[in-house]
Amino acid sequence: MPAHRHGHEPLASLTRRLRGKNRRVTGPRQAILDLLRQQAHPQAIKQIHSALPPGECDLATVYRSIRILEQAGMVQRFDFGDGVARFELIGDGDDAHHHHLVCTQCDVVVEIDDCFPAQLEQKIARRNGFINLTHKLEFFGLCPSCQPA
Amino acid sequence: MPAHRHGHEPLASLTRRLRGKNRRVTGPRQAILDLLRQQAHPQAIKQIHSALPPGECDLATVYRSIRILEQAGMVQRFDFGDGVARFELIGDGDDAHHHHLVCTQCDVVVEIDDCFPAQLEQKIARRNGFINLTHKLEFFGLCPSCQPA
DNA sequence: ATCGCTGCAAAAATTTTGCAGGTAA
DNA sequence: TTACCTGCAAAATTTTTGCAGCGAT
Repeated sequence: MPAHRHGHEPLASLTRRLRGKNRRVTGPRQAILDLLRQQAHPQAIKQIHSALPPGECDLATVYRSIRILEQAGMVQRFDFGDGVARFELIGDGDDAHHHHLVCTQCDVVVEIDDCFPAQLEQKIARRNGFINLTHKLEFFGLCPSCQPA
Repeated sequence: MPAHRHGHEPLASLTRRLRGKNRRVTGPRQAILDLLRQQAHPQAIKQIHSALPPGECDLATVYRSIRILEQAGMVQRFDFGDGVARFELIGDGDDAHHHHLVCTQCDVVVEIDDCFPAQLEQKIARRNGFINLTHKLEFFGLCPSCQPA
């Protein structure tokens, strides 16, 4: 199983990590973590907020909490090019770096384990005099269900 | 010279293309096209607007024009992961598809000609039953000027 | 008992839309 | 002439911030 299939880290472990970062474990934060824990794919802020029980967590708190979690390295931001940021939990010890394949029609998301070839990335770095290269990479296409017969 | 170095297509050629798409050539549109023509790298809406002579073009018109140009296939949208969409002119007959290398400190941008290996992309498509794959790919790192001595 | 966190509300920032007049073709 | 386009202003979104009270530690 790929390292980023994080869905089974217990909530208790997540809150422990948060506490370890000198952050308080509160109701809204547990709710957000538990929600992300059960989602296989990146979630938008509004998705997170509306998936939570009404009154469980203010929208502003979702914004603030996601930022905290991102700074704590527990959540990763993804961009599918539609202007809406989406967030995914990073499992403890996971290699956070991975990519997605998104259906342009139905928006279904598949996690991808392939990555941009490291040696080619190195070559790009060297050629341009850059160091510490990383990249963002997302794939788009038509999923099986959306393909014309 | 890479196909996407579009900076030298004359304004007249651009307006001709626009007219060919059944769109009118107006003052604001010429101003935007001429600006993008002189920019080597993707520009944000606000950048475009504030770079134009005051009163030359309303902000709402920039939004509307960029959308028109995007629909006409004359402009390409890029996402550097900071939530701000940026737009770059597509030269006539250019292969629009390319990527960037962005300095995480000073935001300098370098255009990259390397691409994700086609055969690996094909493999990802096949493995997941997807067709018509494309991708978005941007690199980030520390440029020569921003590297510690 | 702290001091961080939350809800609520207001503000700020971003993007879209309605409309009446102007203009490219 | 006829649509398309524009500026202006208002509205709709999205995100951030101030503040007083609450609560995790």
